[in-house]
Amino acid sequence: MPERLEREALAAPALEVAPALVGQVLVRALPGGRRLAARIVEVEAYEQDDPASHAHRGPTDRNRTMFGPPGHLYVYFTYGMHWCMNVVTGPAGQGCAVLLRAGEPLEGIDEMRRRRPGRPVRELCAGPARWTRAFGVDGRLDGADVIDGREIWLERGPGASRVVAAPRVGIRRAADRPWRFLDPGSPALSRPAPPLREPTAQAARRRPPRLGPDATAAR
DNA sequence: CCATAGATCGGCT
DNA sequence: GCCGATCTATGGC
Repeated sequence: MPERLEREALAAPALEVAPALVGQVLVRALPGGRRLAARIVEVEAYEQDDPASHAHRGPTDRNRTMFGPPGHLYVYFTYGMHWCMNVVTGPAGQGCAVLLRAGEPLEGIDEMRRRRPGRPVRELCAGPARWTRAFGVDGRLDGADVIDGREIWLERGPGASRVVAAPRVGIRRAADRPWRFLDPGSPALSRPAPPLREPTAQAARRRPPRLGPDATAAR
């Protein structure tokens, strides 16, 4: 029997919930009943006291859902054409959330591919806006309950053999915070896995630390 | 493979 | 008016 996640698991800071969501499963029941599912392989944490977060300047009409109770979907529109989805975390009133950036398609692949003819399976949900498109998620699902809801919800998944941290993508403020979490073994990431943050002794020998700025970034 | 430009519009300064 | 928690097409190597 598929087991849904519990709301308490999301009632913690986004920074804590984010790595735990990697390896869980997002399920979508389309209007008409078809079921889509993907294993979460890449997410980003956004805290309230976080210059990169929509919640940073307090509640507005757009970000209202972020300030509500945990376990709901915060969906926003950007770049004039894309939808992105987050899972709201933390206590009500807090304004923190986890952006769902990439997933590995598990069920309903034909239905996803119908929306993206000619795409390899690993690319169908590899990117926050690709994923909402594949799953038929838009602003109408803003605020949906991902614990007890019937349109989209979270189930216990197989987990991930590893979860690594990396800088978040596409932001300017607080760009140095390594608040993106991903399964480096997944073929469905939104971009290739970054270099390991803690290099092996062998790698350290090959590329010794330098004095002064190091241009190498984990991307 | 990589880099760059263009799309396209709501939210906020 | 500016600019995004992005993606795709295109053109170069």
